Amino acid sequence: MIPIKIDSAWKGTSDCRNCGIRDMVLFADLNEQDFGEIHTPIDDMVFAADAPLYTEGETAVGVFTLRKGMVKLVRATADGRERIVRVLRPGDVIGLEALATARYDSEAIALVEAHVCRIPLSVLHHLSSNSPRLHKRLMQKWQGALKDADDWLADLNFGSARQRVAALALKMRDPDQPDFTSFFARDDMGAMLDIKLETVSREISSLVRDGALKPCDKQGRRYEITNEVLLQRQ
Amino acid sequence: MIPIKIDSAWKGTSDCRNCGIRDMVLFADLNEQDFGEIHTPIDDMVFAADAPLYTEGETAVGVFTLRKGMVKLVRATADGRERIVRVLRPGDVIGLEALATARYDSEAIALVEAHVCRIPLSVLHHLSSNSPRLHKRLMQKWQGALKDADDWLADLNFGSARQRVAALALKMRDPDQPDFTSFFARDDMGAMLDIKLETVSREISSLVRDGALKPCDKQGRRYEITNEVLLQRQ
DNA sequence: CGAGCGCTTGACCGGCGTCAACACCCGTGG
DNA sequence: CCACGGGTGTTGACGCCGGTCAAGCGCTCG
Repeated sequence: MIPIKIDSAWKGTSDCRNCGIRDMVLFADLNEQDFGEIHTPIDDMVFAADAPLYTEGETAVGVFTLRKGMVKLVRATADGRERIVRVLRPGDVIGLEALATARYDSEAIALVEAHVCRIPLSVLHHLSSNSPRLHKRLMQKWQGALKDADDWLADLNFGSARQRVAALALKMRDPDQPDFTSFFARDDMGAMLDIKLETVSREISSLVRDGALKPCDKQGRRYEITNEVLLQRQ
Repeated sequence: MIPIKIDSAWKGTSDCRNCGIRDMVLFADLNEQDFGEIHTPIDDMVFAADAPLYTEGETAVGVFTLRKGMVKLVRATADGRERIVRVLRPGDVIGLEALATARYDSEAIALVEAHVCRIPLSVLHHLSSNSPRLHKRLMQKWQGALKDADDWLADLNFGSARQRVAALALKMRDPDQPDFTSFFARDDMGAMLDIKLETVSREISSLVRDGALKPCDKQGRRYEITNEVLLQRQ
């Protein structure tokens, strides 16, 4: 048994008022008074690629906000295989369910190095009843998570292998550079799309041959979208 | 074009205090004071099978609680086919997303005659900030919906056609009579599991032949689970 | 009693899974 | 600096599951 390298680091306490992505996250429209009500420090953390943020059923310490990187939500299926139910990206909240049950419903694993801040449950419970601004934001985050989940099912787990890979390419576009998209290890992509890794590889190669994608690196993680329309109508 | 029969009926105003399934729903632990804060009547409604409760993108009037029957949540996919993302059952809340956006993210259609009550958005907005009891319930409903969505993806849209049909049979067990389960029109089942209706039919027949299921009616809607273990390890 | 719809079953074929070989990248150690 | 080896991605051959097309059957309802 090879020991799993747990690789996470505490980077200090967050300064939420001056957070670079504050407008995307839970604390977007808190006022000075709201911030004054935060009595427990919010930790700034970094997780290495493949490091778990938490595991399924674990008792929750807090809820995470993803500032940089990507995180996969993994569930154990009945027959023991790994199923990736969603991939979270900057601005997303990780482990919202802990607010209702104090436990996590799935396992969260960093896909690449992930920068997060961890907000203690107590802070959120207190603020959600005392700040209508946070209350509203929280509702929006719940709605966003549910919509993401449904989208993931409707868009990525539907139709032929080619359609699924094309849909994933479109979903994983870089928000800042919409012509570029991020892929993952082929077996992870297989677990997202419910197809085998060889099929993933074949369909990517096929889309590259057809001029829809162009590889940007030699590891097969980053591609340029050279024909968006072609991808959309797969 | 065959006109769609809109078939819904208003059955009066709900008496939430004496609701038969109150312990399952949003108003479970409201007190007398909370009820006093409800200034808009809550409508009691019945929708016929195949009638839509609302459509995708529609401006929301309120949120529904399902008291009896089943409702499917349908999304349009990129290529125009129908995809069923979830089936809701008694106690579930329908259209929660309206609380955040005042619009519905999918279409809701009654699978069989459905009895619901419609709670106006204003009532929920008011109570969720004034009653910690509703606030907590609401959080639980969000968490439940998200878990359902992820479960649906992980359990039902994974593996072989046989596994999917078996998983659906187990998920649709009758809560009161766990040995019985409900199926749907074969094309609806196909849209839930992302397989074709002929394949659904074949796999059901096969499970019946193998002694895992036994048909209870001649329409193929109700089956007895005669070998639970066999279903689980498909 | 007949028409029509939905469920079932069969035959055939294509897409995807399986197994295997190979290429390539990268880290390690000589 | 190069040789080596493991891990990961790609590609090929082949077989099977499930999609497609079609026919037949049994309900239900007019």
